[in-house]
Order: sequence, then C-alpha cells, then structure tokens
Amino acid sequence: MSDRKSLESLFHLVHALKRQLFEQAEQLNVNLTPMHIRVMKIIDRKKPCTAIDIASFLRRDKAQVTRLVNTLIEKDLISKEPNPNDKRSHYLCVTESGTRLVDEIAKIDANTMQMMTKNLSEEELSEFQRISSLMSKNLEAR
Amino acid sequence: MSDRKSLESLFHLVHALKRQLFEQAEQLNVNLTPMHIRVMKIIDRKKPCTAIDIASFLRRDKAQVTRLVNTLIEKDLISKEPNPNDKRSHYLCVTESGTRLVDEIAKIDANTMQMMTKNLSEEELSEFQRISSLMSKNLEAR
DNA sequence: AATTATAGTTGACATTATCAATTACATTGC
DNA sequence: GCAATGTAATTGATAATGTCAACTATAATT
Repeated sequence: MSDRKSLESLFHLVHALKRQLFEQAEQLNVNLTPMHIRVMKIIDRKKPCTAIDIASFLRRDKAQVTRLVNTLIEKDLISKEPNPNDKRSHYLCVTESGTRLVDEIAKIDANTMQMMTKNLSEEELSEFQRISSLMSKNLEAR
Repeated sequence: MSDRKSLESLFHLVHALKRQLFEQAEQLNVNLTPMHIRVMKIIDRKKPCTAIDIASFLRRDKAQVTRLVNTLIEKDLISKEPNPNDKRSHYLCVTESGTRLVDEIAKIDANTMQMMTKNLSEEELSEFQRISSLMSKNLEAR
C-alpha cells in the first residue's frame, strides 16, 4: 500500500483532481474544459498576456493554446487586441462577461482548495508545494 | 510565483512527470504507452489479477482496461487464464516475455525515481506521499 | 424461476497533447 | 537596405487518455 518508492499516491491525487476540475467546469455551465479555465485565469492574472506567454507558462504546444484561445474568443470571454510591439502577436484581454466568469471561477476554486486541503496545515501545504516544485525541476532539468 | 493557494506547482509536476513517463515508454522500444506499463506492473504485483482489479486500482472505466489489456495480450506480454470462481472473468498473467519487460520497467522506473527525488530526503519523500494520499482522499470522499 | 447485479466488451465521443508545415512579421549581421 | 534567420500564431493530422451507454454472459438474490 504505502510503497515508499512508488508514485501511486501522486497518480491517484492527479486523477482525483482531474475529475474534480471537470466537475468545477460543469458547475460553471458555460461548456468549457478545465484547460480553458486555466487559460482564463492566466490571462486574467498576467496583463498584458500573449499566446506565447500562456504556452510557456503551461509548457504546452502553441497549437493547443491557439485552439483554447479561439474557443474563449468565440464565447466572448476574451478578446484579441493588437500588440503595439509586435504585429505578429496579440494581447489577450478578458472581456466583461469573462470577468464575471473569472469571479465565479475564483469562488469555486477556493471551495475545491478548501476541500482538498481541509485537514492540512499551512506548513504541510507549503511543504507539499515546495517538494512538487523541486521534483518538477528535477525532471525538467535535462 | 510561489502562490500559497494555487495548484500550479502540482500541475507542473504532473506535466513534467507525464513527459518523463512517455520517454520511459519509448526507451522500452515495445510501442506501449505509459498506461500499458502501469497495467503491466499491476498485473505483475497482484496475483491473481482480473480486469476489475485493475479498473478499481486505477479508478478507471472498465472499457479502458479492456482495451489496455487487449493490446498487452496481442503483444504476448500477458495471457488470459480462466477464473475458476467466475466464468465471466479471467485471471491475467504475465507471460515469459512479459516478465522480461517488467524487469526492464523496474530498472527504468528506479532511474526516474532517483532523478526525480535526487535532492530529497526519505522524510521529505514520505511526507509528500502522505500529503498526496490525504488530498486525494479528501477529493474522493464525497 | 425471476430479478437483479456483476465482469467484460464494444462503439461513440471528448479532452489533452504533440508534431510538422505554413504565413507573416521581426531581428541580426553584413 | 537586404538577406538570412528567428519567432508568433495558425492549421492539419494524429495519439493517448478517459468516459458514457448499450450489450452479452454469468452470478447472486429473493
């Protein structure tokens, strides 16, 4: 069960979290996926924000970002503004209805976070995050 | 960056780990995916093992397990034996070539684990696993 | 014996992800 | 200034993972 040298506990957490995020997305009633929601949060936080910013933050292919962004534009949650420094690029901006969605996301997010960490101390949580960062850096440093 | 109340560090770890597992799978040169490899490990460890055992351990749909198992059978890595207690069900058994693969997997796995946790103490690692378990239980308990 | 439950399979489909090729613009070095 | 090279974004193709619903066959329950 508690195999010191196995990743099962992490795998199970990841899977449970994924399901949780899908349910979160459903609660928003706006037909978006978890990745769309992550992108909304990123655009809301980082201003100005380009597609490349999103791709590099998420460490994802630009192709995926383009498609996620397109859906968000179709749904009038974000808009593309010209990037004065680079005609190839655009600034992505949260619209009014996008802002309302981001507010909803924040509330639901807080609930999830609280549920997930309800019996953990601040120290345990930050320790968990510190170790997560170390491990991902170990994997990425190659 | 180090947002106390965000899951970004975990998300990044998950993504880095996923990439790592794909590379592991490629190293095996047997055209299997990370999930196939997880299933091989499960069948090897749990004897006897049925498809339902795998589904419940992975918390995955039976449909997915059926397909993963079928690929492994096609590649002669596991075989289906009759389950004497239930004619609907089968015992899944690692074949000879499957056993050789499992051995290779173990080696590559150990390398990954070492790389990922190289600057972590035993205590940190087990703390990480303890917290992971707690969080996934929190999410699953509903 | 009839009803209900379970093991496994199959088909359809959504989400996430990557790669390669392309277009348009930007930057660098001559 | 201009050629070469690099970068932002898009599009098409495709793979891996995951879920749901419907189904068959067998098991368990009443």
